[in-house]
Amino acid sequence: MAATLHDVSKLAGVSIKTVSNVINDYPYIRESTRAKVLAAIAELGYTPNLSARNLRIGRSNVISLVIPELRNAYFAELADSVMRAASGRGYAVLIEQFGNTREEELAVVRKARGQMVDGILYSVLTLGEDDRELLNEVKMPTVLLGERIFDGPKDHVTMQNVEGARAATEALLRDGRRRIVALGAHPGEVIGSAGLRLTGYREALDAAGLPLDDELVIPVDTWHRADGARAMRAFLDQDVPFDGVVAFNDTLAFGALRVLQEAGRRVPEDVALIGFDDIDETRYSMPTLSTIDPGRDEIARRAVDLLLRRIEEGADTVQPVEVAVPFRLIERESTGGPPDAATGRSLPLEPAVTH
Amino acid sequence: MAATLHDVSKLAGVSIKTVSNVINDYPYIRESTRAKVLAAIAELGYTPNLSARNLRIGRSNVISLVIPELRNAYFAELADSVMRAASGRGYAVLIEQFGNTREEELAVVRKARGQMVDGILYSVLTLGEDDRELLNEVKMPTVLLGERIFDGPKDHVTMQNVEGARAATEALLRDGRRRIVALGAHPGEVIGSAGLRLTGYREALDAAGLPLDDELVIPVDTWHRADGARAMRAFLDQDVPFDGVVAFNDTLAFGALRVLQEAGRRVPEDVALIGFDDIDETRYSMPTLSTIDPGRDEIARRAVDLLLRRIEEGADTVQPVEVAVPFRLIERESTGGPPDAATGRSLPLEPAVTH
DNA sequence: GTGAAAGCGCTAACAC
DNA sequence: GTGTTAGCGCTTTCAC
Repeated sequence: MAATLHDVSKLAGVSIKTVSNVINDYPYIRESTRAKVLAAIAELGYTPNLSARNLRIGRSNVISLVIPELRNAYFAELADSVMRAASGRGYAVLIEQFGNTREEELAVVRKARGQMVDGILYSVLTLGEDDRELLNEVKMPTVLLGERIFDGPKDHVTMQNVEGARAATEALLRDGRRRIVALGAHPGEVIGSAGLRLTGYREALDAAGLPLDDELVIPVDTWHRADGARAMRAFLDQDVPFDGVVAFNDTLAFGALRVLQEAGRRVPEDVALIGFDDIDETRYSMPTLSTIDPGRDEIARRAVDLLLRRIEEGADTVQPVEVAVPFRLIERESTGGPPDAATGRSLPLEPAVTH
Repeated sequence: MAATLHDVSKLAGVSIKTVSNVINDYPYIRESTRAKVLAAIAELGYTPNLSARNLRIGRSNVISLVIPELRNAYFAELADSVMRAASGRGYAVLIEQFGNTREEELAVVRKARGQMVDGILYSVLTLGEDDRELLNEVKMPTVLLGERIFDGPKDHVTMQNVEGARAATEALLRDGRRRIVALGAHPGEVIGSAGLRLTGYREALDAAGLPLDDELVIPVDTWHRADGARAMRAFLDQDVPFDGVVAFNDTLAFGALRVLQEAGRRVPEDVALIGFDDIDETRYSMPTLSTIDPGRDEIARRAVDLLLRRIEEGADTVQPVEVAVPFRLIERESTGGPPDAATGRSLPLEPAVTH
């Protein structure tokens, strides 16, 4: 059995309170006492029981991050950013993935790890307006990441899906592309990432006076590499002419890129390609991938800030906040740009990590 | 303030024990009582305070996973696998990253999140034999992942670094390559991944009767894409002839691939390239990347099994176990193989996820 | 089947 | 500066 405060206090010949004081850096302790206590702690290999401490003080200094799946590079990089932001402020992060189904997502939100965490960062995937009730029931401090689908009861940090997708599409239009594929649609969806990005795509076409051609909107189930590859292969089989692709995330774009290259289409000469997310891989692919940087790092930082404010100030009084983080269009080789417009170098020598 | 068992029991008009019984699915409760309690729970929005429960029962059903960084696809995929294995058994996972420095690694191991987790899965990066003492001091159930560097006090699940790297090198030798670069060495290291993989490379050369040419061993700081690119560019500048590259992980390989292609070297015609890790990207790159599948998924499963056994059986009696998970050589286009030998298809349509 | 009460290890009033 | 003690919310004997 692990040593307790009590054991330490006995060994050191002081009271339990004194030991607690030493551990919690209470200032006014005689040096000799402190030394005795420290020695006893070392001898017993004592570590405080955090469950007990958490119970007592009512907090755990752990937040949870609820995401679809870590396997997806965007979420892995997001998780990394969140963890850095959180650990800088003394919080650990417990990650829960729910995969890509609505049922699992609902299940995770419903249980939401009880009180063992102080707050939740929740990256919404499929929930929509109809689920607002459910979110109301989550009493714990919660910050929503992802879509701006709730005018709702929670703080919300979002990327600019519509604007980003529009900028991506416009970049291709500017380059003279006229038959631009939208890769990654979720038919019928309006409010999720896929719906919003499709809206941005549509807006860009509208503004350019181009009609929306349904043949050019390619639906997929999920946003994995395999989906991008499969969908692009099926699309090529249909022999529909096209000269550009706006993929709704980078992973889809890479799946499609492989199939395009296999089929002998040159990127960007025959087909200009742009993704969304700015994952690390985009800077080193052949060609490097143009993309929308959604501001992942800032999203993480802002979200953690908001969440900790709710936690630490118990700020239930404050109105829910909505933050839309700015995006950046990054033009690289896949749309005829330089290898990496972000660094302006032939090929970036440092990973684009900014913390 | 959140509702407690007490509040629920008052509202339901039963004792605290009865409520507890309902929550914990204790069998013999009158249906009418159960219904009353459930109604009260719903009305109050009660959720059990896990800190209190954990304190009482002495466990949290949380394990921590200590890794260098999530940003690295190998670890993201490993974390994903670990989380699936753990959640199947009712455990959540708290991830701690320590980056790529020895100091941070030591710091994380030293604190090891106190008793708030029931056990630790620790992916060793730089610690070596000299740090055995430190690990001895970690009282909590711990399973080591990664290198087989301790004959030591902890269970250990490892990939076959030497054998895998040897198989990778032999694949190139079999293909007639004679000037094979080893990309990713850590000079002076014997016992970490880099050291072991270099040993495998050397063994393969030895067995083929080829001398080791120091010029062909390329050191890097870390194993990111940027390092692979930077190192390969510097190497090309030296004009040392070569016809194959064994990269010590896939990410390095992709960084190098980009630079090779930029320089007009054809892969695999001019240079055969093989990586290590079998991350998802390897199946969709152009060319698809040959690699060593280290058995990530099985590593995760075995490690979780071992850890939970230690936790649940309190099995300090059992001798520490060492498990070496089998690897697979996967030959794809970058060494002149088919697009994806794993599926045998032109391009895999499903992600290679097996759970 | 249900209730009363002890106690998990800690923090923080409060006394001295 | 240090000791005493109550109690955080839960589980779990042990009565009844």
